[in-house]
Amino acid sequence: MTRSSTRPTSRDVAQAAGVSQAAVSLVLGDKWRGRVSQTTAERVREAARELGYRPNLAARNLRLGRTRTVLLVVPALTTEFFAGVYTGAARVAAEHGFGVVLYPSPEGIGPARDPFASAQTALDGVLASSMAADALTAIRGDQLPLVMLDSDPTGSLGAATVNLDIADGVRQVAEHLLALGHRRILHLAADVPSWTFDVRARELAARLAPVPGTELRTARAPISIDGALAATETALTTPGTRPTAVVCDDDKLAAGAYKALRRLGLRVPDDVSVTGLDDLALATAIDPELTTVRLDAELFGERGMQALLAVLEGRQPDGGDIPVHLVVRGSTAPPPTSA
Amino acid sequence: MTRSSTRPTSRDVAQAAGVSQAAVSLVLGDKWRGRVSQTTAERVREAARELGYRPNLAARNLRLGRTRTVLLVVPALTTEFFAGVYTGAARVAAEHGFGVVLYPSPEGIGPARDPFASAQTALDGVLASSMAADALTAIRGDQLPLVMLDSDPTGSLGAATVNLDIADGVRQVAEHLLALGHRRILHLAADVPSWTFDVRARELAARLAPVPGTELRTARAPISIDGALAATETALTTPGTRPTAVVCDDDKLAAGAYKALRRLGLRVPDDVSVTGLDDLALATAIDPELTTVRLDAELFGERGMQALLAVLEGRQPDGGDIPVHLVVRGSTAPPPTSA
DNA sequence: ACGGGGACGTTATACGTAACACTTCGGGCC
DNA sequence: GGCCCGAAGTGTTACGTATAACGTCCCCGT
Repeated sequence: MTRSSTRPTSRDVAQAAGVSQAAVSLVLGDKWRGRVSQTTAERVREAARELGYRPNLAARNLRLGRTRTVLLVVPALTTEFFAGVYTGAARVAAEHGFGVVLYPSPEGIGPARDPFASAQTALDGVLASSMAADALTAIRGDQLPLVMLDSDPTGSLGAATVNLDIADGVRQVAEHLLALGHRRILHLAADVPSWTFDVRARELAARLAPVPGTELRTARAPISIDGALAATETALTTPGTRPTAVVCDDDKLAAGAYKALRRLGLRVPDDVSVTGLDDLALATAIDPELTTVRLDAELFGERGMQALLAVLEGRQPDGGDIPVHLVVRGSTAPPPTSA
Repeated sequence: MTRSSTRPTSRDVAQAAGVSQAAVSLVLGDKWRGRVSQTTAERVREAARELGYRPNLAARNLRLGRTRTVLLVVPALTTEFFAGVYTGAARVAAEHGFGVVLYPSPEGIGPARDPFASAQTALDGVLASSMAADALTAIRGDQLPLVMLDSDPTGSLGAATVNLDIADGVRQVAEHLLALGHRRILHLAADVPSWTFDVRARELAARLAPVPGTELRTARAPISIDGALAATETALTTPGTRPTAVVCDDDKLAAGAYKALRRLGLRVPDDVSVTGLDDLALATAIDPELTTVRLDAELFGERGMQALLAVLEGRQPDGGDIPVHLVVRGSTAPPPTSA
C-alpha cells in the first residue's frame, strides 16, 4: 500500500520483503552468495516481482560511473550494410551485458543536438565508421575509448581499428576482369573522403599498373544512384576509346552505372562489364545480377564490438583483417571482340 | 590544479570561479536572471570552458526524474523508409531538446538484452512502428507514454496514432490500373501481421469490388526480394487466366515480382504491369522504373515526434492522416490486347 | 572455556546535480 | 528612521543505487 503514483524503488521492495535496502541490492545484483540466506533471497525476489520493481538506471549509472552502453557511429542509416554491422555489434554487446546506441551522422539534423556533448557520462565507448568523418572531431574531444571501423591503421587517431580486407576484394575484382580480357577500365569512385575508398583506388591502380596495355580512368560520384548515373554518363561520353568495364566503389554506384549504360544504349555485360562492392539486396534486384564483392557486415560488427569490449577491459584487441570474396554473377563477361 | 584523473564536476567549476555549486547550476542551467550578476555568470561560464566541464547526465537524470530521450522502435534497420522516419523524428526532437534512441526490433539479437527492462527510468517516451509487434507487449509492461506509427486508430492499445493515408494510396493505385483497363489483379501481400498491411488488402478489395468483371487474387510473401520472387512465381504458374497486373505491398516485393516475371519470360509492362509502395531508391534502380506510391517518410517521422512531444507535455496530439501520392513510371501500361 | 570465523545481515555513505529555503546588503519610500 | 523589496548569492537536501564497513549470532576446534 505504498504510494502508487511513483515507481517502486529498491527501498519499497526492501520494506515489502522485511529486509534492508542493501539486502535487496545484493540479491538483485546477484552478489548474495554467502551474505543472504536462500529463503530471504527468494522472498526479496518475490517482493520485487510483486511490485513490478525496475532498477533506476540513472541512479545505477551515477553510482557505478559507467553505463554499459556504447555508441555506434555510422555514416547514414540508409544502408543495408550498416544495418548488418549494427546487428552483429548489438549481438556481441548483448552477450556481455552492453547496450548499443546508434548515432547516424547528421544529415539534416544539424549540430544542435550533439550526442557527444555529454558523451563522457552517458557512454562507455564508441565504435565508429571512418565514413562519419565529421563526427570524429567531436569524439576526440572526450577521451572515450574508441575503436574505428575500416580506418587507416596507421592513422593519427591512435585508436584501435578493425578492417575488412577491402584491398584483397579489389584485387580479386581486378584479376577477374583481367582474366576476362578487360584492359580499359573506368573506376567509378565514391566522392566521400574515407580511408576505405582510398584503399579501393590505390589497390586497383596497383594491380593494373604492372599489366601492359591497361588504361585506368576515374570518375567521382556521390553515393547515390542519380549521382552515379550522371558521373558515368559524362565519363563514357568523353572522347577517347570507351572503357570495357566499370569498377564501382559500391553496389549503389553500380546501379547508377546500369542506368547510365541503358540510357547510352549499351548493354551489360555484352558491351560493358560492371562490378560492385558490398553485395546488398540491390545486387540481385537489378538485371543482370551484379558481380560484386561480398562483405560480411554482421561479422564486421561482431569483430568491431569484440575489439571495443577488449579495450574497455584493458585487454589488447586482436587484429587481423576480415576476409571478403568475389561473387561472380551476370554483369561481367569478356569485352566485345570489336575492341 | 584539481585531480585530473576524474572529470571535472560542477563543484570543481564552482571552486575555480569562486562561487558555490548552486550558482554554477543556475548559470549553466540558464536560470540565473535576477539571481546572479552578469559578471559572475560570465566568470562561471569561463571557468566551465576552461576546465572542459560536461554535466554528468546520470546525475541530472536522477535528479530530474526524466531523460529527455525517447525511443524509436522500428521493425528493422534495413529499410530506407525507416531511415527517413528517424531523420524526421530526430530533427523535431532536437528542436525540443530531446534525443532519439533507435530500437530495431530484434532479429538475431535475442531477448536477453531487453531495452524495455529499465525503460521506465531511461526513457521519457516511445514512438513505435506497428510492424514491430513483438516489442509492443514489452512496451505495455511499462506505462511509458506511447505513440504508434501506422497503427489501428481504434486499436485496444489506447495509444495515440499517427498514420500515413495508405488507404488513399491504394485507392489511387487501383484507379490507375482500372483506368488503364486492368481487371485481373494479383495482390502480392507482405506476410507480416500489421495494420498497415491489412489496410492495403482491405482497401484494394473494396475499390475493386464494385467494378464488374474484376478478379482479385492474393499471394503472401515475406518482405524480401527472394520471398517475393518465389511467391509470385507460384502464383503466376497456377492454372487459370493470368493476372495482367501485380499490386505489391511495397517496393521490395515489386523488385521480387520483376525477377519472377523475368524468369517466366514475361515483360514489364507489356505483358504484366507492376506497382509498388514506398518509392525507395530501389524503385528507380530497377528497369523499367516502378510506378509506386510515394510516402514522405521524413514528414511521417516529424509528425510522429510532434505527437509524442504533445503527449509528454500533456497536450492533445493533433490527428489527420498524412497524404501520399501516386508516382506513375514505366512499370504500368494497358493490359495486352490479347487478354 | 574460549576464540575464531562463517552465515546473515544492517548502517552509512557517496556518486553529481537541481531546486528549495534562507541570508545578506543596499536602496527607495513614507 | 523603520520597513520592505529586489538583487545576489549560499547551505542543504534528495533523487535511487551499490558497496565498504560494521555487527551479531552460533558453531566448531582445541
